[in-house]
Amino acid sequence: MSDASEKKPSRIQLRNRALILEAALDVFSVHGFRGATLDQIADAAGLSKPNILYYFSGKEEIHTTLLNQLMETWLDPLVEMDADGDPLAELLAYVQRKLDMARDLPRESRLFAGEIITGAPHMLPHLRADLKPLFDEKCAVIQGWMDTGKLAPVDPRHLIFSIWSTTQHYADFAVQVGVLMQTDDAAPGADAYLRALFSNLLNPTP
Amino acid sequence: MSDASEKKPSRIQLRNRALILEAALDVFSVHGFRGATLDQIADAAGLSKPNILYYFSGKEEIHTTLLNQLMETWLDPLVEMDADGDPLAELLAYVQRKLDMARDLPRESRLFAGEIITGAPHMLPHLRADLKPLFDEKCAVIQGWMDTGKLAPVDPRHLIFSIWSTTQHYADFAVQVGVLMQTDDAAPGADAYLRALFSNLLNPTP
DNA sequence: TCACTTTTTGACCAATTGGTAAATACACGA
DNA sequence: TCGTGTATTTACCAATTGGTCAAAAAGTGA
Repeated sequence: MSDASEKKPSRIQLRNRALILEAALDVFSVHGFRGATLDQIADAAGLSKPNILYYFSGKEEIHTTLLNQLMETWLDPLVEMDADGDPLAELLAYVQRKLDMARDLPRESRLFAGEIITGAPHMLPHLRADLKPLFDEKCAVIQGWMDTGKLAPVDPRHLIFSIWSTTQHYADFAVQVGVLMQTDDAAPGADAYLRALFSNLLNPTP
Repeated sequence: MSDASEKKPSRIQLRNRALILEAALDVFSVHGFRGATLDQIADAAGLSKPNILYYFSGKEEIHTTLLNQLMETWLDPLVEMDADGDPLAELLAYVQRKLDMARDLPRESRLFAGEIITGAPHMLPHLRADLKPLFDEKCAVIQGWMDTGKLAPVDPRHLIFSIWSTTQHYADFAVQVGVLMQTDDAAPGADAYLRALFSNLLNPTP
């Protein structure tokens, strides 16, 4: 009663909320918000549907919780790009981090992709409030690098788009990549290829 | 009675089937198969739901019809890549065709992306039967170009992946691109950027 | 104009969906 | 061990969904 909001979540609460979010990530990342059902999530979590609604007020709250958690993780690799580091090394390291993320968190990547494809109904505010300022800031950093001749001059915005698209492709289109590569793990080749792609582009003295 | 199958579609049939497919493309490309409803499609087409089921046997048939039509269009730019042309020019022209397609057919791009993200339940056979052989053939062509020293040597498979991802990004993530570029049309910059990206990579004598 | 076919509609299902309410089972500190 | 708040289940809605069917309403050719 000392606090109007919830006091402290019990062990069971913690475990079950995590269970639900984990299951929901599985389901939402494949079927999208509208295509996913509470029954699917309940099954995947090993809980009953009403029990899920005991922990979350509804389907929407589960989805937005997931999206909010994701936003931090998603922006992090770009945040870490250091304006004071070596330009080419910083950018290549950023590519590597994004590629690692596509490998380690493919469901998150697909959840994000699905949300954007459907017009980002739950994420537009986030994009404007969080992503846009960060994007502008890092574009300015890259532009600065180019202005001092440390990188070949290209449009920083399209550069970032191409980093996002090439890396996330391995998560979002994993099925297609799997069919075409026959081997399950496209990882090693992608690494080397993307490093070549972006260092050839950005090297100031070709 | 001369033919057991349908004879010739009437003017009305032709018009309404086109109307339905057009509406369905709008709806499916945004909400995916499971997220889309027949009512939405009916509304968008300006027809009643039972009337739609008069022209198509069900939701699934509309979707697969759309996907089948798409497959041709989708593969076409790659088909046109000519083994006897100038390697670099052929590849850059391919990039340009894909970029034009992302601009002219964004709904088709999103429909395809959505289908792949959800695990390609309706397209896996197509991918294996149509895309895979074409992909292998063109990879061999590119590898041949590289072997004769006319292109810098990189993995042709990842090269194609990166062409697909960078170009389709402008269709699939249009909302995000719009937020970040503030201008509606990212076209001109993307053109020049991608040309630089791929010619720097592929030029045999940097 | 009139018979005949094609197209469209309105009324209706059965299944699925997100969500609720009340009763029940459980955990756990006193 | 007992009582109390926490978890969970059972039994339900009401709305939406994909789809059916028979009747009505256009078209269409003679």
